[in-house]
Amino acid sequence: MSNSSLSELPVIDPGVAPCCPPLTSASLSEEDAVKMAAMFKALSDPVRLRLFSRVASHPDGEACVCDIQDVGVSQPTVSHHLKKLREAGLLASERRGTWVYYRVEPGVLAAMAALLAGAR
Amino acid sequence: MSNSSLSELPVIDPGVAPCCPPLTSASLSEEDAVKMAAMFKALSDPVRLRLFSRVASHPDGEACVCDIQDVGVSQPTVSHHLKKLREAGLLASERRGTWVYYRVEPGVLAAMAALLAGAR
DNA sequence: CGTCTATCTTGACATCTGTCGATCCATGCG
DNA sequence: CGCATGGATCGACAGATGTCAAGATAGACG
Repeated sequence: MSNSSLSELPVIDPGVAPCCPPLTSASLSEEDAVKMAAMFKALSDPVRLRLFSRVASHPDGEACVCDIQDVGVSQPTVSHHLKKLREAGLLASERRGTWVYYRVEPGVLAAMAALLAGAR
Repeated sequence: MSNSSLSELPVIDPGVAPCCPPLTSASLSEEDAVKMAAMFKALSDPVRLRLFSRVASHPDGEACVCDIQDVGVSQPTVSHHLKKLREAGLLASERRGTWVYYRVEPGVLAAMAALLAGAR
């Protein structure tokens, strides 16, 4: 996995256009359920959710690992979780010099929000 | 698209309504992360997500187990997943005579959607 | 080149999770 | 009461997951 550039990832293709209609309006197909469940799973760990929120709320839209890695677990564990978020298509990473920067993959949040929208 | 729920206030507040600001505007506290991660985790399994969507999209707002249990796994497994969704506060169940009906716990979907809102 | 720092990868381990068969409980019916 | 049916619980088991220590890689800098 000598992946030349950390920024090219499409393990999961963010065909994250409108994936599916809201949960309240139609039941999911098995295929869509697998796709969306993978995204929810990426956010289903407190450490991962915090890492993601730190990236998402960072002023410049991107955050260096060094800025967000203080979440109470070891550095390898942080790296492991960031990798999971990358593989799920939620984050993209790019190395610039000494540091690696993460940013939220556009569209994914919108797809998830759309699925949950329409709550009464 | 549903107009903002400003005019419709959930009567029953399961304690999850105004959990946290959107992920894009502030980073989560550890406490909030644990709470929200538990909800995402409940939806992080394809079978569970399908069961949930079947309940959420059911005409009357509730569904009998007998109506939704055809998702490709055994009956005990369905029951197991419904229990998880109950424990996560996403579904409520009620027995009426022979059958047990599940409905979406109000407010929870809105809380999750709010967390993901603001995506660009 | 050597070394320092930032980050990722590997390997190991305990725990959690999804699944099923078997069994149990509750309700309705004859 | 006895039995059938919808649904929950129990026990077991393979596989996934979160975690860390240790080692590997990549760039910066002298």
